[in-house]
Amino acid sequence: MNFVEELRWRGMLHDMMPETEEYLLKNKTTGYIGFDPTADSLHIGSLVPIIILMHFQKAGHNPVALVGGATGMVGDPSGKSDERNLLDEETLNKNIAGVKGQLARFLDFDNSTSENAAQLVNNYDWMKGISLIEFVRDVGKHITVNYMMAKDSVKKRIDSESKTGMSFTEFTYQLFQGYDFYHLYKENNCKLQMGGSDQWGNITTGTELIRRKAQGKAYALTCKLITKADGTKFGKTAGGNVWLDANRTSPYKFYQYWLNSSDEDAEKYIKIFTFLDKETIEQLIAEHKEAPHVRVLQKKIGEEVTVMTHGKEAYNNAIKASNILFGKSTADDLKTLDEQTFLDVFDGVPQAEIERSVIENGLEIVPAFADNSFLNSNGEVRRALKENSISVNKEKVKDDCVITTSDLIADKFVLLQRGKKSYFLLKVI
RNA sequence: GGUGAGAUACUCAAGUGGCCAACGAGGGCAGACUGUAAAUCUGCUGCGCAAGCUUCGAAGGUUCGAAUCCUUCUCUCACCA
Repeated sequence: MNFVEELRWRGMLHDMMPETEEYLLKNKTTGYIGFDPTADSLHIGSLVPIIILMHFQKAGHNPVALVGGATGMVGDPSGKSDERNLLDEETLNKNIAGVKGQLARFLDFDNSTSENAAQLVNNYDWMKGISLIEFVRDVGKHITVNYMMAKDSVKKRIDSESKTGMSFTEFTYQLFQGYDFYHLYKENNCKLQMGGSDQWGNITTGTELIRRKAQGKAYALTCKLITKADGTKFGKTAGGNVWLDANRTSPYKFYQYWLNSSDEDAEKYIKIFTFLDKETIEQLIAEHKEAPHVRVLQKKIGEEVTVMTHGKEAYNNAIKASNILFGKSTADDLKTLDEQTFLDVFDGVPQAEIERSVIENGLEIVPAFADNSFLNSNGEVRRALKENSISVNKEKVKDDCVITTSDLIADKFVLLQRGKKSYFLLKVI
C-alpha cells in the first residue's frame, strides 16, 4: 500500500496540494515535518507527525525531521489566539536536545542499515547566518503582505474579534517556515512538507516561495488534528500534558492514558497510532463491538504505543502496575510484594519520606495525608474521610485509623490512596 | 497622547455599607452506578475539629462595621489620535 493510501484508510489524511499523490507514487522523494522545541520533551500530540514520518519512511521515501531552533524563537501563531512568550536561548537549546533524542527512538536514522535513513535538521543552522537585510531582500521580496494577510492564522489575529492583536514577530513566522521549506528544497531536494491541518497556511507559503524564488514545484500534505469525542483536548489530563519522556509521564500513566480512551476515540486511535494492518484492526474493532467492556481496542492501543515509545519492559511493568492498582488486590497481596516489584509498580507515584519512629508511635490518618503534601489541608483529609474515599494499602479506612508498623509493605512503605486513582507513598527511613 | 470601561476564588460571573467565606455557571475532586468508560444522581470545592482566622488588583483612609464609600498607585481592555 502506498503512503497516501495508507494515511487515507487510517483516517489521517486531511488535505493535499493537487498532484501530490501522483508525484509520490512516481517518485521516491524527500519530505519533512517540523517539530517545535517548546519543551524539552515531545508530548503525545507530536506522535501523529512522528508516525506520519514513519509511514513515509516505510513507503520508501526519505523522511526529514526538522527541529525548529530558529522558528521556535519566533513563535508560530497558528491556532493561537494570544501572542506567545518567547523562549530564551538556553531553554531552547535544552529543548532541542531533548526533542532530538526522542525522535531518534521512532525513526531510523542509521545510514548503514537503511537505504532511506531519516535525517534530522535544525533550522537554526541555516537561519543563524542570515542578516535582516538579506532576509528582507531575498525572502520578503517574493511574498506580498496581501498574501500573508490572507492566511487564517493571521486573519484571526487581525480582525476585530481578536483582543490582543499580533506582533510583527509572529506575523513574520510564516516566512521563516516558508524559507525552511525553500532551503530544504534547494539543499536536500525536499519536495514535500507535511504537518497538521493547522500548518496548511505555513506550508503553502513555502511552496509559494519555492515557486517564485526557484521556479520549482513542491507539495504539501496535511493530516487531521486529533480530537476527542468529548471535546476535551487530546493529550491533556488534569495533571497536564502526556509526555513522551518517561521522567515527565511515567510509562504507567502513559499506558493508562490510552487505556482510558473512550470507545469512539479508540476506533480512530487504533488506526492512527498503531501500525497494525487493516485486517487486524477491523477484526479488533468487531471484537470490541461484541464486548466493549473488555476494551480490547484500548488495551491494544496502549500496548502498541507504549511499547513503541517506552519499550517492552516498561509496558510489562505498566500492565503489572495496572493489575495491582485496579485489579482485586488486597492489602495482603500488596504485602507479599518485594521492594523492587513494589517500586516498579509504583514508579512515578509521588512519595514522601517519614521517620520510622513516627510509624512506630502510631501515625494518625489525618496528619498522614495532610503533612506530606498529598492532600492540601487537614480539612481536605477530613472531607475525604467523610466521603469514604481514603484508603490505606487499598483498604478503606475511617478517621480513627492509626498507621502502625504492621501496615508496612516490604517493611518500608505505606500506600495512601484518595479515591480510586490517586496514590501516594510513604517511605520509612 | 486623549476618552471611556474594568480588576472578585481554578475560569466565567453576581454582589454597590451590616443578612458575605461571598449568588450562579463551568471546571475540578469524591461517592453511588459501571468497563479504571460515557451518561446520570449525590456531596465537596479559602485555613481551622471548633471558637475563630485570613480573603474580593496594591497601599492607605472614612466608619461601630467595607468586596461595596474616599485617596493614591499598579495593571488590563476598548474607542479615538
